[in-house]
Amino acid sequence: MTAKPSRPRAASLGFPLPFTTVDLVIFTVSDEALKVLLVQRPEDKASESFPGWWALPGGFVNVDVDRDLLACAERKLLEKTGVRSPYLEQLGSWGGAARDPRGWSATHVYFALIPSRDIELAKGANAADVAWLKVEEVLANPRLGFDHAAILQAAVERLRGRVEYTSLPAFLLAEPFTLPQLQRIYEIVLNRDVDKSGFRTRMLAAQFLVEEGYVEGSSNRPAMGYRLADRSAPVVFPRTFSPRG
Amino acid sequence: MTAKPSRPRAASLGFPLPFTTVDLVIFTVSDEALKVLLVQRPEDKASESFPGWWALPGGFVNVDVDRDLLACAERKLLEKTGVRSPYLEQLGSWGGAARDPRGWSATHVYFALIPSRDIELAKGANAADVAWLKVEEVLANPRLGFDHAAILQAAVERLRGRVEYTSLPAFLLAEPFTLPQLQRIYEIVLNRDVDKSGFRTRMLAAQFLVEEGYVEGSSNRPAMGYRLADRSAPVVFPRTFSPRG
DNA sequence: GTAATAGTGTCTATGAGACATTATTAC
DNA sequence: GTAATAATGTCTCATAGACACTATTAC
Repeated sequence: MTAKPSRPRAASLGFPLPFTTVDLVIFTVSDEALKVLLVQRPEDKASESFPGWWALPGGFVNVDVDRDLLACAERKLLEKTGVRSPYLEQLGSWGGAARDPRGWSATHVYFALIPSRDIELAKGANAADVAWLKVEEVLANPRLGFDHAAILQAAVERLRGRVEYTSLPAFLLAEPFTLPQLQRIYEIVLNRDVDKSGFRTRMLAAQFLVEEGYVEGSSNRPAMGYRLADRSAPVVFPRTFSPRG
Repeated sequence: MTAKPSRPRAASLGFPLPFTTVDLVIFTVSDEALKVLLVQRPEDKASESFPGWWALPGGFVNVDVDRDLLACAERKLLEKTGVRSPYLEQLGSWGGAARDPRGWSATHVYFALIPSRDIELAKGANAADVAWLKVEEVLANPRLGFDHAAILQAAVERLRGRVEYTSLPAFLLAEPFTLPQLQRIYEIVLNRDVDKSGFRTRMLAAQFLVEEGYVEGSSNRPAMGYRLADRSAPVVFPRTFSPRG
């Protein structure tokens, strides 16, 4: 046995096993901005990698606890946010010799969308070392540990790309929500104005909204409230949004 | 040290490390059909899992050889097909306690498109235990090892989905190719006829083809040959193809 | 000439984008 | 009444889809 205790060789394979982790990119919209949940890694421990740096929430797969990768992601999501079942999909995986100073590792990355109201409701469960940071600011100066800057970049591209032609942003709103609220979410994520008439036509034609009765706003004319007909997956529109069609 | 030799505990973590593998879904079009490369697992060895079953090509990540996951995928692709640089993208990852009888494992799956001519050119490099099977037939009776039936299903859905609104099928043709050839690939993958005039307008408007001079066909009028302006990624069309727009 | 395949032209219906207008609330 | 927001109506223009037509080869 020539390997270090932390990096044992698998005798039947003849080479060491990589570390296996799961990381999460958790988005929400609040204060008119797209935000992502980051955790600050312990400052003092010299044994930890990237001490004091910000990083995506995540960690090692525990084969004694986690039935599969999705269950592991759900466990870590619950630990950090207190939220049980938001929209969650796999983003991809990143693995290699250089991304973690502890050795060859591969991470399976999941992508979550949470309404900001759900975060507030579960506030007690929030860990102390976490913070919601504006995506725009993090990307402008991405001092993240590991390869998490690249992962966040990929997640934002995926989100922005999907927003152009799917109902994905609806998972960022608590139900019931109104069409003007949904339009605002689209505008925040896309960082561009959207025409109201076309937006409404498009959303209603896609048949994924169910009327829930009028919602009393803070003032002015009340708007129709909607909920999603299917919370398991977004709807794909036949065309992309963009102008210059 | 309580673990079996093949499943060592990582002392610093307190639980065993999962196995890490890379698998490939390699598509081509030949004989007017979409085909996938499968390997037959060894019959005789009792130690192997799923002996005699068909499975996707792949295997353990070797941290002494593979710089990262993509390099591992490229290595396995070269070993099985002799092809060096086809279109290759990540499909996703699958991991859990139940998918492999040897224990908790996670596989990183890559998705490749290869022109059938490139396979023929590299024929000498093809391993003996591999076969190109029609996707339609495999899916109709999916007796594949591990969770590879589900993975293949996901890969086909990804391919069919992308074909509706990207130039992805162009990676299934050797250059130079003609527009009628490309249209035929679309029709085979989509399993539906496509209008010639609309197809040509769409492809040429997307600006991803470069004229390479007329190609002498076996007979009749010669067609313009094209190559891709950018072999690194497909082009996204602003609309999906036909259906009841 | 015919057959076969490559490539173009024309018509129509759809619907997105732009923007004007009406509707319903609070005050 | 005014202000503010919600919702609808109207017009135009681009283009996808359908299908007819022309072009260039082999024979």
